[in-house]
Amino acid sequence: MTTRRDAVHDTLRRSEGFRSAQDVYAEMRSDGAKIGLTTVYRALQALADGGKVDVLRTDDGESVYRACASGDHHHHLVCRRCGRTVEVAGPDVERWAESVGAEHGFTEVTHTVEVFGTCAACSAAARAS
Amino acid sequence: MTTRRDAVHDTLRRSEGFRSAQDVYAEMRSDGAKIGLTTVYRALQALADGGKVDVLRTDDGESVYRACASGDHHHHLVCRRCGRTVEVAGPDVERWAESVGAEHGFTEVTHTVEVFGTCAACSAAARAS
DNA sequence: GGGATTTTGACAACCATTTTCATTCTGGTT
DNA sequence: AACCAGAATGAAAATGGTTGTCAAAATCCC
Repeated sequence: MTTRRDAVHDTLRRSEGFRSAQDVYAEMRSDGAKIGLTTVYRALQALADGGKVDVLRTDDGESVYRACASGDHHHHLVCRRCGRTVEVAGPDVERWAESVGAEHGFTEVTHTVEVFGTCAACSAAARAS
Repeated sequence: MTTRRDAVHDTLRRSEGFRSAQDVYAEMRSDGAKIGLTTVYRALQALADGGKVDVLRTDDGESVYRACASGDHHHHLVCRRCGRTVEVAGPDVERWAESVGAEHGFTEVTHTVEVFGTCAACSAAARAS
């Protein structure tokens, strides 16, 4: 039954940026939800497999998840300070990856592209300090 | 004392693709080298910090390293079967990332781009089987 | 040589993630 | 309402890559 899974999905939807499984778990617990860590992991994995959420790895190896607006292929522009995320499309990049692969005889070409930066609000805050 | 570090660097240079710390350690040991796992990790980290080797994360969260030919900024086309890696440049991608960031008010924009595929040799082998 | 400093590595600690497995739901059936 | 098979749940234990600890060994400096 998908009650738990939906709860996880909802929690994710309420977040601005990418959240780790442990984050989601902690937040749900502090909201009074009765759920186990294992279930959160399982739900997140199922959602990711079904393409309902996007996954990426932080520099320290943690998996972080995000409920994205579009189910289409897209990439992310992530603020490295506050985690705020903008979904971006890059048709040029798709084409580039495909042609680079073909050029070297590679087939079944896929790619990962993520862009990081400091968002306007955060760089303003940094200047102020 | 860069003896150990150099040994690690050399081992890496002998490899075609990306290797994990544990891989490097195992290979050095089987070559008769007297080195500890801790030291391999430290050497790899130092080399990565110094820009001497490139790092990326596999899907299962392992860090993998590679001694790259150029110290310049570049990306990788990696065979998902045999790990063979081709270094590729993508001026268009650099520009795209930069402009996408600027468009949304982000500063200090960086990006990660990796392309995966099945190389000619591996797809031939797959067809043969 | 002798002491200060750095490097090394065996081992223990960490910590996110998985696995295990017994218990609790769920829905369907009689 | 009782029953049951199969899926879902979660507490606790296992896993495994990576990092910390700390004493021994190598190296440097005077």
